[in-house]
Amino acid sequence: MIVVDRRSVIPVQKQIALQVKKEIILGRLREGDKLPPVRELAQRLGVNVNTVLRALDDLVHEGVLDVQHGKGYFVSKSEILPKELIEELEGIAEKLKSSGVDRSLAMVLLMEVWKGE
Amino acid sequence: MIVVDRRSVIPVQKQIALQVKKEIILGRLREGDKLPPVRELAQRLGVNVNTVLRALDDLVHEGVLDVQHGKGYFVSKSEILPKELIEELEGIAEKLKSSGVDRSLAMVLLMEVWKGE
DNA sequence: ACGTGTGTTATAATGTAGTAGAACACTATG
DNA sequence: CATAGTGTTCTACTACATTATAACACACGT
Repeated sequence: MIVVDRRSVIPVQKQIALQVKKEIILGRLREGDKLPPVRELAQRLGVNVNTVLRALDDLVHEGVLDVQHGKGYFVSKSEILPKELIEELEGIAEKLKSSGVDRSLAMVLLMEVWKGE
Repeated sequence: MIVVDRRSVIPVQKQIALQVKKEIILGRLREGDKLPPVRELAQRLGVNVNTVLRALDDLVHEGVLDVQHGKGYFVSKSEILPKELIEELEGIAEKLKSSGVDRSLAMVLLMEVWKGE
């Protein structure tokens, strides 16, 4: 499920791109799957077509999606994340919340711990 | 250590605010500690004074910092996160990286798993 | 050949983060 | 009272994400 948060500091364009990647890595979108038409996506998300377009173009450049003029956007490759990892992440999210850490602070902590790349 | 990433989609202003909170929650900045002068911070981070100012003002409104005109900004409250939680987070960060997940995708996964709030 | 569904491109307008520079105001010290 | 160190406010400017709107181009079934 793709949703954009208008209050977020993260540009809508980037949110869309990341969420599509997320759907793929979670196995909800699989190799060869066709994405909804850009106009439909735009309407569903309440954004302009151009915004959707730029988001998807980024993913094409990354090699995540394939685009065929007149046909649509397709998932070009998909690597699914192990379920255990997701569950582990859920566990730590709960613990962080219990410690009074909010969403954005949790992200900064994750960045802090990321190191490299 | 506070650093701003100019390439990030997250506004510098927000980055600074979040990083100060991070330093506090990690126990590197403690209750009553004085922050460096805004001009010094601005220079160190390579940003404008106004940007630092707006970041710190946000934290004052949140009750994280205290400001005294002519004196400086001070940490008003500090709750330190348990070390085990940080280590756990480091562990999962490693696993995600091994699975080919990059920083921003990791953040989206964390959001996906966050739910509520 | 046409129509419908799709992606593509272009341009102008708006809103907001960030910069730059300057002036102002409070605090402490001698 | 003077000075240095601090935070505060204001205005103008720039860069960029997003919107709005329209026209264009390709694919496919009839």
